[in-house]
Amino acid sequence: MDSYQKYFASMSTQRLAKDLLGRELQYDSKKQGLLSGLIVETEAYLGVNDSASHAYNGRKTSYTKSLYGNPGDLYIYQIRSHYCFDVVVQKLGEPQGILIRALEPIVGLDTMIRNRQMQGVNVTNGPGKLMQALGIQDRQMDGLPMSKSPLQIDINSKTRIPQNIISGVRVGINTKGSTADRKLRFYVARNPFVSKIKKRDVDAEKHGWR
DNA sequence: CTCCCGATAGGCT
DNA sequence: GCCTATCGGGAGC
Repeated sequence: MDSYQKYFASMSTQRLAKDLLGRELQYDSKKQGLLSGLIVETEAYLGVNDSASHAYNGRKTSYTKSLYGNPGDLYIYQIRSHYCFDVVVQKLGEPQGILIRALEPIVGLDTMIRNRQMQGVNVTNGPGKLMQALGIQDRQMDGLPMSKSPLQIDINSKTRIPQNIISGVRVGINTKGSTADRKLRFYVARNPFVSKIKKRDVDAEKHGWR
């Protein structure tokens, strides 16, 4: 069992989703060099009993099978024409995951701007946007354990500590489901790179970090 | 700044 | 055909 498996099985999915805020997501692609950013927004998906989950009711197909892998595996999928990614969490057979929804760029901002053809917060303030910013536009890494993947999260240290964490209803899910109104979205309060937040909620000085 | 809507790819039944 | 955990532009405030 590698250190990612340990970490992503060490607490509940909700707690992990909060614990990832302020950690650094790094993508070491050979082509573009190192790209990285702070995780500022996540969502928890609670598996077979969660009507918003791709694994709802135990749904398991060749497309969603990575959700059933080991903690720390990558689940990369497409929605419309956009790619998104989850980290698989909890123990073997529990198809739960955490969607990484937004980043605050740290390393390689020029490359991300070029990949996105956009500037400012629009470079990484959404799950599809951050994947495009990183230059990931296929499912090649789907199912890879993070330990063997060029896409990794620094689980040994937190680069920044959120001043305050807001929880809310998840974005874009079927509102009729039984779990639709659960507050499983978590983000760094006042950070400008959080998706769909109002400008007046942004802290221009500290970006919501301690 | 907010709300609304059309475009878009791929897998499932 | 249907569904989906999105995005960006444009109208209207």
